[in-house]
Amino acid sequence: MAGTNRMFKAFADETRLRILNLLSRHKELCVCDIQGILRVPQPKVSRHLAYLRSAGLVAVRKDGLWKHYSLVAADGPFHKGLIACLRGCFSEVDTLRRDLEALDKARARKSC
Amino acid sequence: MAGTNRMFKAFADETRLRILNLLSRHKELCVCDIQGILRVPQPKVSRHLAYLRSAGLVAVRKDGLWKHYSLVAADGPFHKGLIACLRGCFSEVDTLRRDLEALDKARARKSC
DNA sequence: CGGCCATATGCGCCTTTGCGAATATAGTAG
DNA sequence: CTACTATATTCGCAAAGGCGCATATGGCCG
Repeated sequence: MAGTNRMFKAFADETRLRILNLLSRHKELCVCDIQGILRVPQPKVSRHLAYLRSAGLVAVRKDGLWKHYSLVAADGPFHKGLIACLRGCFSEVDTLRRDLEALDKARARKSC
Repeated sequence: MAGTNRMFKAFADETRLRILNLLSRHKELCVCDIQGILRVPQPKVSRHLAYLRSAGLVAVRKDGLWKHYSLVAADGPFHKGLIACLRGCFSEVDTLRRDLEALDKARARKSC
């Protein structure tokens, strides 16, 4: 049961949902990108990313001083389904839509 | 954000997930049915059902002494997606599959 | 009426979770 | 080496959540 439950819990927090939402749009993001777009303190972003990593939802790629986070490719139908829910979320939740706009803007004027 | 978050939280508990799983298979169940199939104390079932109701996931139909619970028809793409996840869950989680078997058996020898 | 049934709720306890603030790590540059 | 940068972690705390147990509600039957 553990895995499934941990994934649902991962989605059951606003900050984590916002992070997942960003990653579902932009393949790779570093901590400072996320921090700048969501306007939340850096330790908060790091902690939630650690949670998402332990839930098997995101992966890290080290690049010198930076760490780039990305969504893990969904394997089972359950994981796939959850990721699909992200799309439904951002089309229904204002905060998530605004985050994506902020992401696009940040991407336009270059990243981190 | 509230609604989305509350639905995810509703899925992020083993007992609630098991209840939703049962309801996804059998249209209507009363509290004592669920209690008997999941083998959990009755107050626990009631409390989680109340949670699911407040999250907009289940509805109640009163029938004399009994209350029959059922899944609410999913309205948005997000809600639909979450319900679809239930299918992925039960095919990956042993507990849920066993619960469905117990449900079928209980249904065979009649309900509540 | 009184007693029983299915369900709901209140209470106290304990665990988990999220937070801000400070601090630690680790890589880079000068 | 020092200074700086990006990220991670620790700590103490407050709030939320889940539990068992006991009790309350509300409808049925004799």
